[in-house]
Amino acid sequence: MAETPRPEPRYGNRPTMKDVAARAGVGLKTVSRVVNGEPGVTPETERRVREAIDALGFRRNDSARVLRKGRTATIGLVLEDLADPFYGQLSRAVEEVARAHGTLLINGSSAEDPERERELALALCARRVDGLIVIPAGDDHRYLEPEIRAGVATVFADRPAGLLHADAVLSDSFGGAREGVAHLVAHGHRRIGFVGDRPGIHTAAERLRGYRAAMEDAGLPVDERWVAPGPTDPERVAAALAGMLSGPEPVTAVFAGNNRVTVTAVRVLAGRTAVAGGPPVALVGFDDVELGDVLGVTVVAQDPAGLGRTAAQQLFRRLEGAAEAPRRVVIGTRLLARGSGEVPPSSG
Amino acid sequence: MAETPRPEPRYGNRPTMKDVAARAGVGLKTVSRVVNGEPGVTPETERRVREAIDALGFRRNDSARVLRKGRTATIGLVLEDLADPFYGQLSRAVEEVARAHGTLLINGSSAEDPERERELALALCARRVDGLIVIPAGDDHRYLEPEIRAGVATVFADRPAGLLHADAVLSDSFGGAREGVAHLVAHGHRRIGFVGDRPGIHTAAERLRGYRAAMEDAGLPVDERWVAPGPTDPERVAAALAGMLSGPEPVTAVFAGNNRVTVTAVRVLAGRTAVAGGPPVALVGFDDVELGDVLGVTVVAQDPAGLGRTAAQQLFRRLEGAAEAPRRVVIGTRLLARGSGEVPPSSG
DNA sequence: ATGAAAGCGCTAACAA
DNA sequence: TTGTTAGCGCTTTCAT
Repeated sequence: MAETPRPEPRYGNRPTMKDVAARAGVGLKTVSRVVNGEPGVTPETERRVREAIDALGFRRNDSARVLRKGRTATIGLVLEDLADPFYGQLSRAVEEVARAHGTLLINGSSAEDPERERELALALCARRVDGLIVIPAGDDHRYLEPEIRAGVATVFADRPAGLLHADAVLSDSFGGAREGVAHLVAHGHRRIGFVGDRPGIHTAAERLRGYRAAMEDAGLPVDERWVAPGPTDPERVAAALAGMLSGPEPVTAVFAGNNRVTVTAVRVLAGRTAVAGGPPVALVGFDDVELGDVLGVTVVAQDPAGLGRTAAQQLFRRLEGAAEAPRRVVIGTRLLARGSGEVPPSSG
Repeated sequence: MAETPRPEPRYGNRPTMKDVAARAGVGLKTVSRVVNGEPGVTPETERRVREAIDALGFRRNDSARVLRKGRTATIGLVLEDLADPFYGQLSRAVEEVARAHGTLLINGSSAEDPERERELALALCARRVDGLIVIPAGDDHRYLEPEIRAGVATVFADRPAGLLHADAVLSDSFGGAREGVAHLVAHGHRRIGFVGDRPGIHTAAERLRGYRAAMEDAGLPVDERWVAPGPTDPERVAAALAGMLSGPEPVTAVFAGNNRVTVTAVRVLAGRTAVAGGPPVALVGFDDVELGDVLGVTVVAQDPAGLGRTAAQQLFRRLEGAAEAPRRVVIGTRLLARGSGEVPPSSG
């Protein structure tokens, strides 16, 4: 039984603290002290250890450290689609807060699929992220109960948790939509369409509710042919718009329920007016879009970065031990009048 | 029957395989078999184990597993800014490839700061990511040499590595810019400005080189007052544009070196024409922008998703053992003529 | 089919 | 100031 053999080089044959210790002629713990900047090492010893570290190309294995310390200094963010600028901004804001806390962020896109959301969230839990921010795709989050009980701090963002009492940071979808539709009413519109996301999505339902409230506030009837919740792919949105813009009593204004709907609506309405010479249709969108200012698109702007920052701050508050009851933070929206929402109705 | 005492609850008191084994009345290894779907467990035993798992809310600790197995099933992506739609799309494409390989992705934004890029990349190495995709902020990547030697597969995307021989997946910045500027020349422009990113950035330098090549191809002189590389913040870009659009011999067309420059240029030029009633200025931008089609912005489009997908595929090829020499893949660009690049020069 | 023991690379607790 | 020992929770190996 000679020296310990290393039959299976792991991590592509990386040196360990033990290797560094052997090379520097010191004990394992001394290396650990140097690597972690702990006190109690003479400058001369430290020098030798550092020399060995450089010579060997040693880098501490955080997996082992995590196993011992019980904290990964990592949080997870489950969102819908990182390629959507809204979530990109939100994620970036979360990252900044995490960075300020010496923490890394693992993102995962659910692609709006509840099963994929669940898989992702649980995979992150298996990696023992310290905390989790979830932008729900599904509406039943009881699968997270054991995780939360086991100590994974969890904050929901953009949409609340389903069947679970947990922290949530949301935009004021109801109020924002109500304000946006009221804006159209104030400019003389009486037949206003609503194109939004699938009604199973909390924010979509809230915005639809805001639309109905504004119409009712104004004493205006809602023809159900004007209301088109559903997927936000361009084809569906274009078809929905075509439907409510045709017939004997077409809408004179449209409220778009999110940024993707708005983008498609801008395309469709611009095409109608330019190519077909149709009458201009007023448009207000929920959520801002890039170059919306240049295009003159009136929107109810959310603050994606604020949403992400607030959610992350709440998460770290929990990680630092805050034990108050779950709370819901609602972030206000701002109506930005840029032209498209101030077009008067084109006909009786 | 005394319960197993757990003096120091880690991970917020999570049950371990040992706990599950005790509760199910089986050995530790049997639990491991069930959890990992290994054969050699009778259905009855498996049932009891699963029961214990559910009752306890057990979830395997992947940190411990990683320590033993040597693979984290995680890759890292260091990019510039996740809030930039270009990188959002790139990251999303990387994520999809990773997902197909059962791998998670950790993103980090360098904010175009070389030191922060280095910190991030090394932090990811300390967590023993299996591989790394880096979009360089700095121009010296020798700090990654020990990591690569130790087995961290590394692929550079969007920009090549500095002072390091490694895989890289790039857009054809030189060719794309040359084509875009030639397009302006073909529409009669002779005084063409260039507003791009800082020349230290490889892609920015390449695009500037493409601009000069196209001018030379056409036998046109370049007045250095028309060339404005630098930071891409709106103020700098607006000032640069103002400079080259004034004076006795103003430019009649502008080539914008990336999406942020293009967005600002669209704003500035739209404002000039609308408010000041100035003559229209032609514009071609490198990289597409959202709603660029509606606005009629002519661009040289890159394929950010293709860039990310290709880089990720190359990374997994390496992880699966491909040992060929480092290779460079160049992805072509496409000129999308939409109006702004086809405006003729407004005056002699 | 099942389980006991060793050990992955590190840190905490305690000796020297 | 420095080193030794015992795990963290899991997989691997080898016995039963």
